[in-house]
Amino acid sequence: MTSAASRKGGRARDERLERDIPEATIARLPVYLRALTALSERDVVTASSEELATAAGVNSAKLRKDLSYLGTYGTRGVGYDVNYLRYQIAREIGLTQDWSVVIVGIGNLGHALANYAGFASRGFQVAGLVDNDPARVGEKVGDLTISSFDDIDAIVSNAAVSIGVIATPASAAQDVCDRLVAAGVSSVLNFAPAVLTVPDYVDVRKVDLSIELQILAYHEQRKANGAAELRASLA
Amino acid sequence: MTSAASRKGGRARDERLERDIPEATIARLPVYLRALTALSERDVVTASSEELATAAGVNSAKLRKDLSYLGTYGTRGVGYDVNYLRYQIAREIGLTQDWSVVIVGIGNLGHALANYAGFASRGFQVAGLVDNDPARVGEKVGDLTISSFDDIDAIVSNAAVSIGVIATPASAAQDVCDRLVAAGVSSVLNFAPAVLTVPDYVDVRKVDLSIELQILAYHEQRKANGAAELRASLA
DNA sequence: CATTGTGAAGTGATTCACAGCA
DNA sequence: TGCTGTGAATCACTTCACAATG
Repeated sequence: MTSAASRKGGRARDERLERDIPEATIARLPVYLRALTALSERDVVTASSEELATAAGVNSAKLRKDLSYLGTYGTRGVGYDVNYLRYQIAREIGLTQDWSVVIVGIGNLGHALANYAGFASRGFQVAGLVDNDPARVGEKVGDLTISSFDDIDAIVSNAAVSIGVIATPASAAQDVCDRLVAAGVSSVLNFAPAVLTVPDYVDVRKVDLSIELQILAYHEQRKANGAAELRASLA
Repeated sequence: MTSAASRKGGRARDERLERDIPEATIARLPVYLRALTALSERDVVTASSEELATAAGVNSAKLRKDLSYLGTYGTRGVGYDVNYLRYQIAREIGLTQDWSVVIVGIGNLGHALANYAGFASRGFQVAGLVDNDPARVGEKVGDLTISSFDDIDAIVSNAAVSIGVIATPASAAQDVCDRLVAAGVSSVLNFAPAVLTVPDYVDVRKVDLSIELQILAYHEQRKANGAAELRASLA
């Protein structure tokens, strides 16, 4: 999905073995990181794959396989050093550096995102808020001021923003996305219910609230049907 | 993941062939539905798998395979009738009926969710807003009033709520989840950065904003490293 | 004859099960 | 001895490629 595909070995750097980590594993690393942080806060020094897996909500075989893509950070017969592993995962994900993000579309959701504490605490700094509506430009949200659409370029280049968050209505999403990409953003988190077209080198991830509910509805319906069928077969 | 597993044939109902649709397909049905709705609004009557796939952001083979799990709703040489297919997918997902949801935790995100138009338009009705903070109870959000924690049972049973949305801090999430389940909810959409433990019959889906950003950060880092490596190898 | 529907092949992710090591 | 790290087996999803057909 993300254009991880290519990467014809630029002459595999000897020791730095440039592992190719499966996408599914990458998606779980942040979960492991969170579990490790929780353990660390409870002053747990060492954890087995079983304990870690439970804390992260996966099974231990999967966790061990996932970690094996990063390197061999465990100790046989003992487990993993919580803080050491935590650092290694953070480094792998790229959280040992700070990332600047810009949020476009400061409606209800944009407000919530701008105030979301979970960003700052993980090294994501909101470098700018942008909205199309002149009535909103100038408004304060936390300690940031909403800028106009036309300031996107300045914000992105001044703060070295590489990640853009789109929280506009669907109708504006593609246009906003094009502008972000033109300004130099190369990763996009899209909350608008729209399919975005981007150049190959840009990564897009989508979060769609109503899709999640629809998936749940499907399963609810099946449960209900199953129950009804069961009742019928008993009658 | 979702407990779709079991279902030992309750005596396969002859014609109603009770297809077992892959989870990955189910997750895309809402996307197809959205694309079809957009086409329908532009008065497009018929669409080929190629056109539909483009609108949905997938390839046509995948779209055809997905649709084949639902039944044979296309016409060879022609394509799909937009409105007919739209109805069939809506029915399959369970959107021909209404669903009641309750939202717990009315902070920034809870507010945004309570006001989110995309719910109502797809048959999801917000039957109640609940918050733990006495200062917030009684507050109006749209045309709903925030209720106290203790009203969860009444809300769930009065409105036949089957889906609960958790938008609380992580520390409260498991407790809230337990109460929702005790009240009769059997699907949960969890926005709190916490792993939830639920009985088998309950489905949980998770949306985690900071995880999405972390996945993007990983890919950003790789792009940056790749570029640096390339520069180095040229030097 | 353009386009669907689908077996078969291909790819990727998960789970098993155990050898290897602290 | 207890737990990690990992090949091999399995399972799930995607893509290919083409026969079936309105």
